[in-house]
Amino acid sequence: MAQGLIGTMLVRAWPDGRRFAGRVVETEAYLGPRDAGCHTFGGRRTPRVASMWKQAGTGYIYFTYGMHHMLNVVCGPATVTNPGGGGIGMAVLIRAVEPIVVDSVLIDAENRSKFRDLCRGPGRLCKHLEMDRGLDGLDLTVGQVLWLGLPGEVSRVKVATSARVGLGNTPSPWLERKLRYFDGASSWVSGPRAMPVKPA
DNA sequence: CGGTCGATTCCCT
DNA sequence: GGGAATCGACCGA
Repeated sequence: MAQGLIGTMLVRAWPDGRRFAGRVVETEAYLGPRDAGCHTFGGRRTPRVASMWKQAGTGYIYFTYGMHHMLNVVCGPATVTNPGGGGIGMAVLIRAVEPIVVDSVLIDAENRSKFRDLCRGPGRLCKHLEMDRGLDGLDLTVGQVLWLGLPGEVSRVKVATSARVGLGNTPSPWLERKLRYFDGASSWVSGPRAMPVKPA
């Protein structure tokens, strides 16, 4: 799922008519109650993480470091008894987006570099798209305020993997798993420049 | 360029 | 009371 989100379009629309659209280039998977790096670790169901237990396609936005918000897409496999999927405390963090439409203006590839840092990193992404806890729990399949659109040229994307970024120092096999996914050819990904790159 | 460090507030223990 | 799925400023090379 985290891998599948690479290349999809993230769209934000404001009441005044302004729009942003960008291509998702970096994600991280958080696999649920058994994942030591996940907010639902141990089956936790506090008010803050309530959205993580909703159906697949729900947005989970939380606040951290006293100043930053982060955007996640709730996911989880669909089953016969759970057709829509989700409900198991699993989500994908969106870490970086390549800006395509900024302030309702289509950005040419040649001018794209001016916006290099706009959505590079989960904190900056939320800051520039003005996403906070007020948008937590939104259905991201509804094209109204914030939503995911169709993928761009996904077939061209070579997805690379690495360990997740910014988790604590506590040694755990979970924290070393290669659950970060990014477009290996993109110059829009976040994190330390020299994050290990491995083919997916 | 890479490393270090302070900012700042919410949430759970 | 302590830590947090980060960022940007600042430093030295």
